[in-house]
Amino acid sequence: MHQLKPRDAATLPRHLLESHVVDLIRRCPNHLAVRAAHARLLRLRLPRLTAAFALSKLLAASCDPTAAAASYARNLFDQIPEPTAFCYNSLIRALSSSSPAPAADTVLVYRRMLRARTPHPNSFTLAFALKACSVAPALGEGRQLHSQAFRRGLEPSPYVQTGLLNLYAKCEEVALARAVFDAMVGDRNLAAWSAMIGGYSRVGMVNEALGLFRQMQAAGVNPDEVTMVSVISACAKAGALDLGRWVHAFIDRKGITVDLELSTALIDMYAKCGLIERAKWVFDAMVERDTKAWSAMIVGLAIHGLVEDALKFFSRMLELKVRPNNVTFIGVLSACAHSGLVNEGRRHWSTMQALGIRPSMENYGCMVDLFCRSGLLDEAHSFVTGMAIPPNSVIWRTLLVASKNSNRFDIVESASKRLLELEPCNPENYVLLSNLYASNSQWDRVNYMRIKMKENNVNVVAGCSSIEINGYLHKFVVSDDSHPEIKDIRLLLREIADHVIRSGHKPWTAAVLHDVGEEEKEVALCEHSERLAIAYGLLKTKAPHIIRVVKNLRFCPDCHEVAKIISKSYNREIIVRDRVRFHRFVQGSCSCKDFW
DNA sequence: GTTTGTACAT
Repeated sequence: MHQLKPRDAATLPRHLLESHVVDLIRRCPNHLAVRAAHARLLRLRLPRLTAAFALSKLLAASCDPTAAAASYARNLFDQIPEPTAFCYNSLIRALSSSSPAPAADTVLVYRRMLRARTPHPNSFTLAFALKACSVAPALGEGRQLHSQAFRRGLEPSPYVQTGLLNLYAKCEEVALARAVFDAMVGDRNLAAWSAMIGGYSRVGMVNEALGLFRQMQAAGVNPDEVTMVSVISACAKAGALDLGRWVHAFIDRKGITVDLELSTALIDMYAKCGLIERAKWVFDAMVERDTKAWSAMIVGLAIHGLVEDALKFFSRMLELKVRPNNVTFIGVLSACAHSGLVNEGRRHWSTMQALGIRPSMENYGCMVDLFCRSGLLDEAHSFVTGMAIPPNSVIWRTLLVASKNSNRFDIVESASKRLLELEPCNPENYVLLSNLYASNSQWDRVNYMRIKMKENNVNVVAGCSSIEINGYLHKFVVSDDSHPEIKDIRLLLREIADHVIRSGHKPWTAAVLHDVGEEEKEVALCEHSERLAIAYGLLKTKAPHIIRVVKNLRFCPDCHEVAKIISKSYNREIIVRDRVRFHRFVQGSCSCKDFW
């Protein structure tokens, strides 16, 4: 096809002109190219109808994820005299990937379409608009669209259904997602299976995610690399190493492409399941590594307490000109915090500013943690009060816990006040403050907190630990009676208690909330979820099998001591992933060197 | 012109 001239625009028949336009726009790889094509089309002075056609094609080609692209798309749309459904759909699609508030903006366009009466929204409109609500994510707007889909009879479209499913999965509404998924019997496609598995994985319902993955295979649907990312990340969340290894072998066996995203998920999985060497191995095998891959690696090293490696990887990343972002610095700064490297942390904080990265709440959190763990309470406090954004509850809680541990009651006072202002109903705060009062034997205040909790109907997040035995995740909560083998576990706990006494360890009963007798406090400690899970591991496996436990909260200090004793008296290696990092117990000592 | 994916401070 020869280059189009303004002369052709006046002489060529419309269908030929249109095919020229299509050809020109098809070759646009990015937003700049779209603009260049637009400029060329303007110079051609196309006839009115062809010009409108060109605008709608440009609009469809314009979905670059930048704010500039969004306003460009709006501009194009406003120049189209009688926008077709295709035009509305293209605008919505462009906004969903590039607008700062995709859900709200999309709903506005959708309403505008309804007000215009014609054209009618179709399944494309709903699919694109739902996508915008999923990336936001915006449950309210999404539900409005769900009702629209129903009213307009567009619900049966597989694209609309997958869109709805994905919306609910992204909003962590697994029950709603599952309802859509269940209604899709017959036309569950790969995307639907993947979105549902991803939904379970996101909320940590690992057994459900893996169960659905098995069902998917039974249904004869072949998973792709996108599915596997969700399956692997479910294993990572749960710390389910054996399952993760099995899934990795499955990926190799099926010849599923291990691309950038899947490699990153594998690095994350091996790191979070305690095999940092294997994570490095996956990282080294990658042909291309982006910011997320580097960040996953650095964060992985950080949670293993391997600060030197983490910082080495970070320098290598900079040398290779891969741009770090906020998340990378979460890894770098938390590595410093977990090893007490205050000056190193300060240095990297400046590096971050020098690179023009505006600190996120999490980055501030890392610095506060860094100062707190090193006992620099005054520095932590002035850092918090000098933050460029208002500190959130996590920041105040970090400061509160640290100042409580260093008996800095001046800071305790102000931090707890701010914390309760920000989060009057968070159960975590009640527990924290109750513990604070309990450790000072202020039982009237403890009681007051307990009454407040009842009044506000606050339910405490229970400590929960899990251990994987034969491919199944066994979960324990504090004082859990529900496990079928609880009798044997209790017997073993008693035996452990004897070892603990013989080792000369005195239970740190201050960790127990209630104002009960010392003896009952000891019993309460013995029923902590991590201790139940470790005991169950001792019961069900033999040396040299490593006992691997994952806990949702931080390790109880007393249980940490007891784990050391168990590792020695039973000659077993125990690895516990708590909310913050890994603890590896060998022959009576822990890899965290008791620094936490 | 549709749909599914990864790193995140206590």
